[in-house]
Amino acid sequence: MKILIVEDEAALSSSIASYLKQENYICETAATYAQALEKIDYYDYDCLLLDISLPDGNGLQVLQALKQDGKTDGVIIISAKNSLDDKIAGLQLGADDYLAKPFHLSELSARISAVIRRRRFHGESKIIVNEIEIDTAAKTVKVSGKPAELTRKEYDLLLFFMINKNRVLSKNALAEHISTSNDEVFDNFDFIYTHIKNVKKKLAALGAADYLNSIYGMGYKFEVR
Amino acid sequence: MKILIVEDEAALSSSIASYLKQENYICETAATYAQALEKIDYYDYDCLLLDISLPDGNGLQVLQALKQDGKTDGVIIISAKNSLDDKIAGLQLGADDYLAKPFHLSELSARISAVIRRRRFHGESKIIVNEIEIDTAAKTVKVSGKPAELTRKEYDLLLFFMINKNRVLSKNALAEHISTSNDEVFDNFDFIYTHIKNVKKKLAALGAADYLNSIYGMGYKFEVR
DNA sequence: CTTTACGCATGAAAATTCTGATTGTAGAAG
DNA sequence: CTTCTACAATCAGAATTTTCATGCGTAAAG
Repeated sequence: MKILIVEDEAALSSSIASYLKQENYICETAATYAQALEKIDYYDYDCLLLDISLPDGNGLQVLQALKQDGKTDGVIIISAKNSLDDKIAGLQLGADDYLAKPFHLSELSARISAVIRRRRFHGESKIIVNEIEIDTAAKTVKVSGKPAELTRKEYDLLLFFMINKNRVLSKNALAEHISTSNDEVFDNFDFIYTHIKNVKKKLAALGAADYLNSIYGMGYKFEVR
Repeated sequence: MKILIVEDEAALSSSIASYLKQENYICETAATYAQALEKIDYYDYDCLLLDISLPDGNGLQVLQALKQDGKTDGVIIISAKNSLDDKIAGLQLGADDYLAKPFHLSELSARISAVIRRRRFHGESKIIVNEIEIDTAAKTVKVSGKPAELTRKEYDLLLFFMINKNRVLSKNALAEHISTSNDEVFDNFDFIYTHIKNVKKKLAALGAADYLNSIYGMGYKFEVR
């Protein structure tokens, strides 16, 4: 799961990022609204942490802009001032949640997890496709009831595939979704082949073959018949 | 379990702390309301002991502020004056309990235990998983009836695991739940390995092996099959 | 039909990251 | 003052992730 942190205080931003990274989230940061909007355009984040008062504008306006594009889903507002007005305004503009500074990182983490569960799993903590079952709370994968031992990247990959079943995902999109690097490096995404191979192998070993298929020149698809 | 003691009299504060520490609680203290609010913002304590009259303000106002954030759960008011008005006001503002000075520390301890039981264990005082049994009232751990001698941190760790059985808990979450200093939260969580190792060792010595497993790159899980 | 270019599959090895035992330190207990 | 205990930092080994080299499959052009 990928999170964009919009926050100008570098110290706070990086401590949030390092905490969330340990929680297995992939984080990117933006110090200005301009930067944030650019990144949002380029990528659909699973959750957006939005500081409401940055040097280059007002976060509520950003939220307003996002609302017009129907992109307010997954937004958690972070505000220095615990003002009820801001809270109401933010939630009216479609934000999912509101957190006043200072907050505890575990609190933030819990809110993020709730937002993502609501948004990506329709409130469920399990995602099931035929004989394959992912329990996002336990972070386990089962095939026909038998546990599959996936590594973190493999787990993330399979989860992403199952959320986007029957859709072609490009190699780049997959690699980006999995990659921990904050930088936009278009270096070498070949490692994705290895991970896909490993996921396929582990699924096949438990009798769930033929789910992951390559579409030549396009990418991959998790196919459910 | 983590308790915040808000009390300006250093002698009382420290004697409460040392008593509760013996009861296996992790204690932090605040001598002013300003300090208290700051700490509360950063951490969700299991119980909050709130002296109602400190030099820098009135505890009821603090309670009022907490109520707006929905954080009055787990509050026990401590008051010098055994005034019925204060008591009613406090309980109306969402405090869980009220204790007039002077009080016996054992009385306080009993109230704390009741508040936590209500709040964290849905009124139960024992947590039992197969042959492992934690009695949160006696603060003892038994494996197949035989007592296990755990240190404070080990006890807290195991309890946290058992409350969250079959869920992967990140090193962050574990360390935060156990550590006393909020300041070094982002530093180094490696010490958690030591505690986990010790818990595993002590459980294994009594025949309860294979409960605590590390999930590489994700965290730890207390697994019940 | 053959050639060619490019995407994909695979295995192995290098690089990186994570884990848990060892060791060190401070503070409490005796 | 010594011993013991809880806690914190370090470090080597283990597991994972990434890179790389190689060969195969596919699709389009000659």
